Order: sequence, then structure tokens, then C-alpha cells
Amino acid sequence: MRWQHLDQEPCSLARALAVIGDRWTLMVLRDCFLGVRRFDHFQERLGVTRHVLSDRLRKLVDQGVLEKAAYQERPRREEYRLTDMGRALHPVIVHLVQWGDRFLADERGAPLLHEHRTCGHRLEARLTCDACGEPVAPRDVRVRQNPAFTDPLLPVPETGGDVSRPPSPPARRPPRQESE
Amino acid sequence: MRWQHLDQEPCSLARALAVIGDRWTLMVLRDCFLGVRRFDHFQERLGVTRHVLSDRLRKLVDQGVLEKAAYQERPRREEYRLTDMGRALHPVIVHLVQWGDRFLADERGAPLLHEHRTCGHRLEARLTCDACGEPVAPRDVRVRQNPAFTDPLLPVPETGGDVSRPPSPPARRPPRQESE
DNA sequence: GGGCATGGGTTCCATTTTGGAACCCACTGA
DNA sequence: TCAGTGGGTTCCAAAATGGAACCCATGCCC
Repeated sequence: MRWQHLDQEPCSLARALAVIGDRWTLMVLRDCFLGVRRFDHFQERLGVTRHVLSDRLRKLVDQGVLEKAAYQERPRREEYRLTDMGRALHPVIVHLVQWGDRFLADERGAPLLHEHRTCGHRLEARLTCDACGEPVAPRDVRVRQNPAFTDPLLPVPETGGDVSRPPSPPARRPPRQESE
Repeated sequence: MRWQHLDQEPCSLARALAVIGDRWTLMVLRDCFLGVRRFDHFQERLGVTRHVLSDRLRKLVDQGVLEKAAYQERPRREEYRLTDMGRALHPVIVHLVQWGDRFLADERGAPLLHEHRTCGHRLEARLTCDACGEPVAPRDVRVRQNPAFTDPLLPVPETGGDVSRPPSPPARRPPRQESE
């Protein structure tokens, strides 16, 4: 499986990672959310090579995550801004940052402090279900396959334990006769 | 800047990406949340080479995201399970999947349907602030630097527009006259 | 009007990381 | 003894990345 074929996969995570899953892209987007918009400013803050940065920015623009806008003519200067598609990644970045704060910080704690302006408290990000407003834990989620997709997408349950949810039906044993 | 030095950066996103930011790791974790636990099962579902899979699993175990547990002795067989640190990535994956569902799906829609078991509705993931329970949008978040970090971490604001929040001032309108 | 600075890149090449495929090893069951 | 299984490792070619230099249009200073 080649990485660039991931966008063809019948899996939204794979398709999302085909867009933002390479090494520097989420770092670029973090800086976008912090207000960085110019090539050299990204380059200086990230320390990524100009070549790679140029490539990432171009791909993000092509895919609709960023847009280029002139902020000055003569000489023409352009900047990169988040589109709605890009801004929709905000929860991903917030949760990743919080995960890093929680599990990977040193004794000084989180480098950046996030405050929820509307309530004034430290932002404690939580995944909730918009339908009922309740917090969502991994095992609260039942995953089914969209019947419009005919190839099986979900794993055959493994015997011996459970992680996200216990398999319900006793039927459907793994068909293991063929050797591929 | 080398990728493997990212875990030293004073940035929780960089540190998080040093752990889960390479090409296949989030795909592995997605499968973990779907109940996959065995080497060959990961390999078959992901199509990644065994070499890379072996490397990623080992790193995830070393870093505490997964743990190896024997599910059988004689012959000893081991499986990989999420730790609490790994399960804490659930919101990241859910939001990424939902982003893919929303922006990258084909006409058939989302490949996998997620239902919130406790309320019975389709799971619509939302980032909320645990302190006040309200939804959080990008511009609701104020970012400050932890004073224990002395080097400046936040970008110097760029003149000419806003993305995540207005620096302070009078009015604010999108400068979008350009064609392109 | 020559030189230098600035923003926004591209080119070149060495080093790393992947992809693909084959190989390995301990154990089991027939 | 021999094939099968789970869980890897080794080898090599192809792709991506890192580092550094170079480019180019414009504007600014003298």
C-alpha cells in the first residue's frame, strides 16, 4: 500500500490522513490557528526546509484547506489563510495539543495555556455528542458499515477480550480455510 | 529541523506528533479502536509492510500508547492493546474521521456510520469546554504562554488581517476583493 | 542606477524513510 | 518430519526529507 493511494480508501481516516497526515502539515496548521500566514514566518517558526514547506502549502491550497490571498499589490504579496475546511480541523488540533499537554509535558507543564474566553476557565477539551450533549467515551460509540459499501470494512472480532466493545453475535466465525 | 527532534520542542502538538504523527501510526490506532490487536491482522487490514508495522508497534509500546499482553502461552502469543494513554486519543480520531466524512467522502457518504449508543443518535462529534459545557470555536480560545517557558513561543502578530481572533481593535472585515 | 533587502519560492544532492518481497524462528499438530 | 501459524527481520530499490545554495521581481537607499 502506497501512502498516496490512501485517499482512495473507503475510510475517512485514511482520506483525512492523505491530506493532513504527513510529517509537517499539522504543524503548519497549528501555526495557522496561531495567526501565522506568511511563507517566511512559517519557515522560521517550523524550521522545516523551504522546499517541503512550499510543497505542503501548495497541496493544502489544492485540497481546499488553505487559500492564498493577496494582502498587498506592488509588490504582490500573498498569504495563506484557513478556509472553512481548514478551520474544521480545530478540534483535532486542540485534542492533540491537550493529549501532549497531559502525557508528554515536562515538569514545567504545558508550554501554551488555553483559556476558553466565553467562560474564562482553562479550556478542558471534551468530546461530546451534539445530539444529546453528553461526553463520549470510546465504548459509547457503535460503528456500523454503510451498506452502500459492499466490501467488508470492519475487522473480524478477535477472540479473547474486548477493547472498544464486546462483539455481539455468536455467529460469523472467521473464514480461515483459504491461504490467500 | 529533524523530525525526531520534535519531541524536544516546547510545543505539545510537536511532541504529540513525534509519537503519533508519522504516516501509519494513526491508521494503526484506528484499527485498535475497532478491536484489532494482532500483528497479522493489522498487516492485512492496513497493507503496510511488516517492517514498518513492526517498527510502529514497537515505538507505540515504548512510548506507552499500546501495551503488549500475552493472550496465550505455549506457544506464546501476544497482542497489542490500547493503554489509557492510547484511549485518550479517541477524540482525535473521531474528529479526524468526521472531518473526512464531511469533506472527503464520495457520493455514497461516510464508509462507517457512528452511533452514540447512550442516546441512539448518529454521533455528531463536538468540541466542548468541560468547565462550562459550551461548544468551542477557534476564536473562543485565547492562547497564552506559560511563563515557565522563557523563549517566545507565540508568533508575532502579522499585520493586515485576522484568522483566529482579532488582535483587539475596531472593525474587522474580510479583505477579499481579489479575484484569483 | 547599483547594491542590497524582502517575500516567496526552486534546484541540487546526500541522507532517511518507505515499499516490496523474501527469509527466519519457535512452536504445534498430524 | 513436515507444513502451518504468529510474529517478526533482512535486503535492496524507490521515494521523501534535510541542508544549503540559488533565483527573481520589486522596492528602497544613496
